Amino acid sequence: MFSKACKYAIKALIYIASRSGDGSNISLRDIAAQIDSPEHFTAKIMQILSKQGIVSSIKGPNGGFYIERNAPAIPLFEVVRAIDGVHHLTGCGLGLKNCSEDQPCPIHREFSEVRNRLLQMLHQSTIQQLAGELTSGQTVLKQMAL
Amino acid sequence: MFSKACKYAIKALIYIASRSGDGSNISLRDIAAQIDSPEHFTAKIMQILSKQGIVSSIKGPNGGFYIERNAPAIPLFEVVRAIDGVHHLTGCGLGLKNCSEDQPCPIHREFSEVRNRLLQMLHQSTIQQLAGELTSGQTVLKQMAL
DNA sequence: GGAATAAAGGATATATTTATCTTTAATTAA
DNA sequence: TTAATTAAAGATAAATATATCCTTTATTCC
Ligand code: FES
Ligand code: FES
Repeated sequence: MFSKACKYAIKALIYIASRSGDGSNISLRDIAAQIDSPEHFTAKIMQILSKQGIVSSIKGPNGGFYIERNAPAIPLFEVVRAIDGVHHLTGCGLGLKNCSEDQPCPIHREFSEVRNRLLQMLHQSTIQQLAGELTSGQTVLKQMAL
Repeated sequence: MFSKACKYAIKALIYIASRSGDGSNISLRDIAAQIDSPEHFTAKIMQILSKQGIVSSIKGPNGGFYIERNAPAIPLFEVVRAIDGVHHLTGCGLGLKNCSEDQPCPIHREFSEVRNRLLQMLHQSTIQQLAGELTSGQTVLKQMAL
């Protein structure tokens, strides 16, 4: 559904949002440890998110990543778009050049219904809201051994 | 959503179902031409589908692939499972080892709702039904230039 | 200014997916 | 029986995604 890079991006942002806002910066090492991701690969992803203005960063000691507490809400859609692009969210499920009602592929009707649900969900859910649920302990970013 | 291999598989099967049943066999070359896919790569996919018993094949002149007209309906789910496996249809959207209500990831609630829709759609839609809509001209397997 | 810290950037390596090419086996028809 | 046809199988190549390593730049603290 989402690439690994995109999964890391979503988890990283939720973690950052849950921890920042009080002026503290979250280091890459901390992020990678908390979301259980390869540190250097995560760095690449953070660079993309940073360039796109989705997250802010500061270099040097006590530096790291942060999201302003009063920053506008970040819909999941923005994150997926930044990392995976929109084609797989809007394109034809069977790979036709254009998804259209005009020349629909065999699964167009059924698929587009599901896809619209997904898009709706990605637009409605925000990093900040999900971060809140993480903070309150309702959700987790990694699982302890069974 | 689906791998290219899986998209080719679905299109190939729908095409075969729409053309076979009268005892005729559909050649690989014909399939690749009709669904606009690389022939040799498509061959690999057909081999998997054949081994899994999802499609039948005959070698030699006039040989090719076919689906019995009175064969049991093939849900899309079977095809996706054969090619892409089930993990991406049942696993956690953020990549946690287990998707569970017990230790849910931040998007579990929202994601699992969408995922269930997708699963429902994959179980309900069958190759044969979609082949019928293709035959009646309601849908297409490739698009003509704009 | 110098040492330490942490992100940014570039280069490389590994794994996986997608695609192509060649050979083999089965079947048909002449 | 021979030639032609077609799927099966194996080997290789190309493209992409994932992961790691090394260097550079900005910042802080002493
Ligand atoms: S044309 Fe394939 S999903 Fe719309
Ligand atoms: S735990 Fe992540 S989708 Fe269920």
